[in-house]
Amino acid sequence: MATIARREAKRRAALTRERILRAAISLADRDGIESLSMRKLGHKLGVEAMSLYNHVRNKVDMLDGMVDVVFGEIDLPANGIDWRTAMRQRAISARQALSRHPWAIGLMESRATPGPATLRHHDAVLGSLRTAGFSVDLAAHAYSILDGYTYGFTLTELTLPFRNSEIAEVAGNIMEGFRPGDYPHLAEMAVDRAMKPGYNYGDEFEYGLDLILDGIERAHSPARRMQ
Amino acid sequence: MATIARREAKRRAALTRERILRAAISLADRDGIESLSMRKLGHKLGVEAMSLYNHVRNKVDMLDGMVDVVFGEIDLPANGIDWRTAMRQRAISARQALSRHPWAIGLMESRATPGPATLRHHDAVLGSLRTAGFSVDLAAHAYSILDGYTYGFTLTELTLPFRNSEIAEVAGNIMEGFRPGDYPHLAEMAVDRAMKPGYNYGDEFEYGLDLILDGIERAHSPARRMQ
DNA sequence: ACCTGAACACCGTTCAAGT
DNA sequence: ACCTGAACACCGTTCAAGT
Repeated sequence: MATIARREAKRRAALTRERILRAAISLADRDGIESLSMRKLGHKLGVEAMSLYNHVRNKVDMLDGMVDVVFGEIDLPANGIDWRTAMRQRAISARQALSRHPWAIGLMESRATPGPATLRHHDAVLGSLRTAGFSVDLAAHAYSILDGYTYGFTLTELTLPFRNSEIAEVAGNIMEGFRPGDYPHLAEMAVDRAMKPGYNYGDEFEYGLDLILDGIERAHSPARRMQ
Repeated sequence: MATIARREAKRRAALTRERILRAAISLADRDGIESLSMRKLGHKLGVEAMSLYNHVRNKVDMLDGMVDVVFGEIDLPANGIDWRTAMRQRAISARQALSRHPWAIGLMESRATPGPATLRHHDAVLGSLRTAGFSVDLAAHAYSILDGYTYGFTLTELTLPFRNSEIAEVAGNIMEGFRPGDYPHLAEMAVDRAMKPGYNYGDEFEYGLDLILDGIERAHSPARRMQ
């Protein structure tokens, strides 16, 4: 009977690269990337680890594929809306996708070969800026700043010693454990902001995003600056 | 004789957490973080892997320590200079430190417990801004943007499919391999910029940094804006 | 107090063998 | 064409034993 069940499971969904990537992503989301092994992944898919190698070159190739899937989840800039709205939406969408899959940003560092979804995304963003009349140079500047800020903010957010939920723990971390006055400005920041009810570090993201968009707008159309 | 050599090597430098972290960093710099193992590290230090556990709680603790050493390499903002120069210098210094140790930025994602050098650094940056008259809120905004941009830019730079050296390879990657017109804007960018002699993506960093510093300055002293 | 050898429970990956 | 079992060369970490 076990055999029949196995066979049915197999017929229900044949092993494909696509299915492997989805399963790997959901394992990484749940348990963290460092505990993702080919053996556990095989087990989740009802298959021996070695079967995965028929659809994936090796683990590095699989990790490349996973990162590319995450990039595919980022909204492409919509057509026909102004560049500022398009860039704002895509930055927010990128932060959401990277937050859903926190391991992705740590993996980017070692990924040298971008996948098709990643390339398509970059191409669409550059296209949106060029269509809006940005020079090649200014489009490169703008993309570089926006991308850098978006990734970096998300990375910082993940690194934060406090998650938004446990405010009491913040107090614990910052105020106790150290000699009082060791880190006075961090302490001040914690008391004044992080410990206030309703505090959410994520809110900081749009402040910085708008400051950067202001700067880009100024560089793009200096004539209309400070209108 | 081998015994005598071993014993001398041992007397020359006793095993300490400090020495272990330095050796681990230099191995990671040379061979990449994914090939850093306790066994190889022990071998480099002329010791069995298990000896390391007398000075380091476990591998995660060691990785925490390595990241903190990298943070310690970032210049603290100097006293007595204006905030803008101080912030500019520290951003440039941070990018340099993270470029020297490319694995560090990929490791940050999973580090929940910042070390003393990291905390001291954050405290000094906030202190510099507060001394310059920034409100707690604006100091938080400013730090969040500058930090995010600095990490994110460095991460993007590491991820780039082309390293500055091999311009011919860029052409290969972007132009060949894909159907022509698949990624037209990436192709345009490659031809117009990346393939030009003397191109260096790193130059982009200061453009964005100054744009952000302009924005912060405007928020800090709106009276003197666009002076 | 520090170092070690053997051992345990894992890894990624290969390869020949099965269907 | 796809899956598997056994095997290889690794891992991080523990623990009792040495000095």
